[in-house]
Amino acid sequence: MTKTPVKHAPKKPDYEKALRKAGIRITRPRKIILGILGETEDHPDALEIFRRAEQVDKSISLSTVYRTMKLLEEMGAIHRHAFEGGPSRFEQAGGDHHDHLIDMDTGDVIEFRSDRIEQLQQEIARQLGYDIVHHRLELYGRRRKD
Amino acid sequence: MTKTPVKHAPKKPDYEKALRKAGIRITRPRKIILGILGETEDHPDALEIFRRAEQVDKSISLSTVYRTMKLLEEMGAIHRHAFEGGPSRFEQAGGDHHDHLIDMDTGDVIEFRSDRIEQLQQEIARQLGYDIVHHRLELYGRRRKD
DNA sequence: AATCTTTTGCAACTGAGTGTCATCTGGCAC
DNA sequence: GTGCCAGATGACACTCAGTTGCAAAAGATT
Ligand SMILES: [Zn+2]
Ligand SMILES: [Zn+2]
Ligand SMILES: [Zn+2]
Ligand SMILES: [Zn+2]
Repeated sequence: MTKTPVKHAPKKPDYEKALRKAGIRITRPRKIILGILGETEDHPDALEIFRRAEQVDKSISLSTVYRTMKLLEEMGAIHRHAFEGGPSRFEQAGGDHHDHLIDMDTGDVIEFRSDRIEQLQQEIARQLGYDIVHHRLELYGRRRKD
Repeated sequence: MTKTPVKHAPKKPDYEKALRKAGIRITRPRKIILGILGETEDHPDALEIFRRAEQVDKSISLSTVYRTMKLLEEMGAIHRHAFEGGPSRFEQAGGDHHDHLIDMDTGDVIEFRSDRIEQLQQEIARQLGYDIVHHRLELYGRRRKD
């Protein structure tokens, strides 16, 4: 059984090259946003990414952030999460698959992975006659005070 | 291991009584909405509930549907789901817990339940120092064409 | 540098849901 | 049954996340 907080590997997939290959231009805003996503360890939403991007270039617009997030998602370069009805939150793809436990008091997001659960999901889908394209497992909880 | 499509038991929890006991008035719109939720087998969103309610009473307003859904959710009488960033979809509580597989082509929602997965979730949370308050497991897939 | 797209910033728009408020009504008292 | 009134309703203004239309700007290619 595997079940550990997931450490983000120091992955650095070359998304600029991937974009270029897909015939998509490497513009200044895109470079900045990719930089932010590559560095962060958390799961920021579009507004937070926008705020961080502003530090680098005051002229970036929020719509460009939204557009870029959609583009990167379609390319498979990032994952979009919609925790508990809040705004979408993003993280770079390319690391190992993991699911999330959300601390209901602090909002912290803890990553974990259970190969056993992943496997059971496959079995369930197969028995129901489906192939899983993707899935979402979120645990919402509070620190156990003993 | 339990893992079967969940059949909705012919449950009929008496929510009107529960509402009354909580000092909440049984109004015409609420009766209608409870009736819709008690009869449906699917996971309609607020707009769909509104449309079905209109068939019964043309004067019902969409805001009342939203308000009622929030009220019922707070009472624990219904569950709210937010599949894939879409609008909230609802179902009556009171049946057995289950999770959902969403057919990406048709939008159909198939219910299933795996006690093994439920148990593994508990273990994971415990090891991370958390108590699970609730969780969400959604499989997104396509019918396997063999 | 000139050209041809693609992308950008801005602002106007959409969709889901909430807040405000004058009016209405369910539940109880008589 | 009638009267009362806090709680609920419908209408509509508003918020919030995200999208879209468009003229201007900036990549890529020559
Ligand atoms: Zn997973
Ligand atoms: Zn993550
Ligand atoms: Zn479950
Ligand atoms: Zn269900």
